[in-house]
Amino acid sequence: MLKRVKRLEIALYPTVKDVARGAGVSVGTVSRVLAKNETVNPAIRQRVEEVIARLGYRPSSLGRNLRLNKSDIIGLIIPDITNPFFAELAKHLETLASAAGYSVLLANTHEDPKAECKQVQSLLGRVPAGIVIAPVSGSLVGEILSDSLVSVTIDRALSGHSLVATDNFEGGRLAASHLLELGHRRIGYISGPSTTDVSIQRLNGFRGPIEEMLSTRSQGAVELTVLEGNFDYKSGEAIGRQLLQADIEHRPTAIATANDQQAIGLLRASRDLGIRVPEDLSIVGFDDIPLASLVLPRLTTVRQPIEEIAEIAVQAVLGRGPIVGQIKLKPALVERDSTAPPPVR
Amino acid sequence: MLKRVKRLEIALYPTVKDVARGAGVSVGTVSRVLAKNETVNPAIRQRVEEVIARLGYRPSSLGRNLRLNKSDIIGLIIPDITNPFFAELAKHLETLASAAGYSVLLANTHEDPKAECKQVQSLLGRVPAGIVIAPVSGSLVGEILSDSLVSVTIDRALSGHSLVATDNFEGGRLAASHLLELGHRRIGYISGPSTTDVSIQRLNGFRGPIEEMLSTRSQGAVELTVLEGNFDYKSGEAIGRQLLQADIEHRPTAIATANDQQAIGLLRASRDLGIRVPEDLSIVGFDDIPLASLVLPRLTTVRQPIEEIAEIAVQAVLGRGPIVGQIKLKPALVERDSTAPPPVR
DNA sequence: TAGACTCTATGAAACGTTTCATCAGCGGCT
DNA sequence: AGCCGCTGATGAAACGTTTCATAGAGTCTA
Repeated sequence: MLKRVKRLEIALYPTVKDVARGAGVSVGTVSRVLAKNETVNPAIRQRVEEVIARLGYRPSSLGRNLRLNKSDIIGLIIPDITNPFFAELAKHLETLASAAGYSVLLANTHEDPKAECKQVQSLLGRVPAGIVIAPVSGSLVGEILSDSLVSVTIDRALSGHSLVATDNFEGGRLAASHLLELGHRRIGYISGPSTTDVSIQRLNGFRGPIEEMLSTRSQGAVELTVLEGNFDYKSGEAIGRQLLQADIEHRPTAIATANDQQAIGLLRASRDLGIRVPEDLSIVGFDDIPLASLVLPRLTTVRQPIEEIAEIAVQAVLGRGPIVGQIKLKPALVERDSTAPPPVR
Repeated sequence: MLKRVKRLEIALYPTVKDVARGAGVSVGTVSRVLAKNETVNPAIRQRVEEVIARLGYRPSSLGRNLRLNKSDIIGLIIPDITNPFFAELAKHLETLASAAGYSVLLANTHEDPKAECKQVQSLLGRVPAGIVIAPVSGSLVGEILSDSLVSVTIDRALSGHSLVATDNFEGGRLAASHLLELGHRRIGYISGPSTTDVSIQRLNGFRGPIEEMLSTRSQGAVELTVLEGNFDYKSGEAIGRQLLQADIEHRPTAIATANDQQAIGLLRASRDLGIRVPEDLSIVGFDDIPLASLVLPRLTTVRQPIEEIAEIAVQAVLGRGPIVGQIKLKPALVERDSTAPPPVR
């Protein structure tokens, strides 16, 4: 019988076994040295630490994760990292996770339910410490995720799941109130896809103050024109053009959008049409991405507390601060230069 | 002696052992069923597959990775995911990696060498299939990375490492040639931090055509003013102001920047100062981020082949297409609306 | 019919870690 | 001296997978 030959390889990485041998102790002891708070003889501790330094030993997550049956990975599943809102979120999430000793695995769904499903499946195979997901509309993962492990949805809801998000309804209200207070009465709204709850909530919120004004006072009519688009620059530009085509008597004096990218697209459309912002047209965005304060004019927008969302999401998946149901964070109106009273005529 | 009690837990996930028991075969057989191309009795294969479906078994990467001593993770270490260039890169990288069955781990260094070092250490503990890194200037990780595993640097070089990046020197040349051909002779340049090789290469490339013109022809002088900034909007705005403060006789008629964000900041500064682009001032950016074609005027810029960079990087770390030394990809000038001949006076 | 050969399933080992029951050594107390 | 209790190190088991040498059952050939 041939003894199976030990694979003769250059030691890729030293293992805990090598350290143990080098220090003349057992692997258990090395392990206890690594788990800082364990009781271990100072002399031995030092010897072990020396060997660790000498060999350049670095514990492998592979063995550790298998033993603990849990990895130190947090999965972040979002539609698209190039969307500044999600990029910002990813940055904060990663910073927080990293500080807590976890790493972030990034997956883009490109708004495709099937891709999302595949991504989630693959992620589950990694037994992640947690999953933070902004599910696509029509998501199929509710079932899969529900009975498995700590997951939290952000931004967009998934029925039966924990959610931490901005209070989009309130955000919509803020935008509308601001425009009404400035005196606008012919108002346009560029919404997101009506399949996403985010869009619907923002729009419904936006409608609120307008309807209230219509019903309680008699200050004359308020006109609201709503057109549906996508959450990107292009859509804002195209839909904006459509809204602004009407002659000056009927064209809105203010337009709110469902996110800042649309607003920036709209800004461009109005420039192309020779419509001045804010003199002829007021614009309110949503999100307050970094770019919002850099375009000209600087954009008035509804700020989402991205950092706070990231923070709560991390806390939630890491088990401190168990999240119950839905947490809705208060948005804030950031007044900049893109809104003003309507032109007098 | 007390027999150690088997931990009584609700089965979190079924394992290959459960499947084997359910199908009345050995775990080895189940494994072979999963490794599609193995030779296995069709009847048994079907039986096993049924059980897998029934139990909802999903193989665990944890065990797999440990056994293979290699994880299916690609580490992506970049300065800042909110930088549109890196976001774009991350998106493409993730898409490609995902298609090849790998996942992307995201880490931001925030341009801090120590943070970077920590991130790399932690990543190495995961035995990643590869590392794609855009090292910070003054990076400490060269040593650590060199003898370990498949890594490739992107965008910025690390001495002694493989690199895939845009030919920044050539990119600088393109920008300068374009401005000279349009007839500009008083030119400004907003560079990135002089500590990064990217900045230096772009600037050196930019200087090339100008010096050639100075030496070979006698078309009169060309003036070049260079100021150093950071790779962000704010810096472009601030440095831009500085460059544009001079009176109209001495102020540059064209300014090139080291990236698009600076260019967009510069755009804003010139608007604030009442300087029209491109009539009074031509601007050339670098990168061609999506936003470049959305600002007004649309930005003339040097396009980096981001997608190609991502593709080559993935190929390299996954072992197909071994990368040797440095790969420099050709940039391309994208002419849009922010450049024009200088104002006649 | 025996031997050779093919085909396919099995069982065990191994990956690197953590944990836990056990055990050795030792000092203090009666 | 004998016993107890404490401190701290040890060795083995376990996590879920893959791989590989081997075994066993057929099949074909001489």
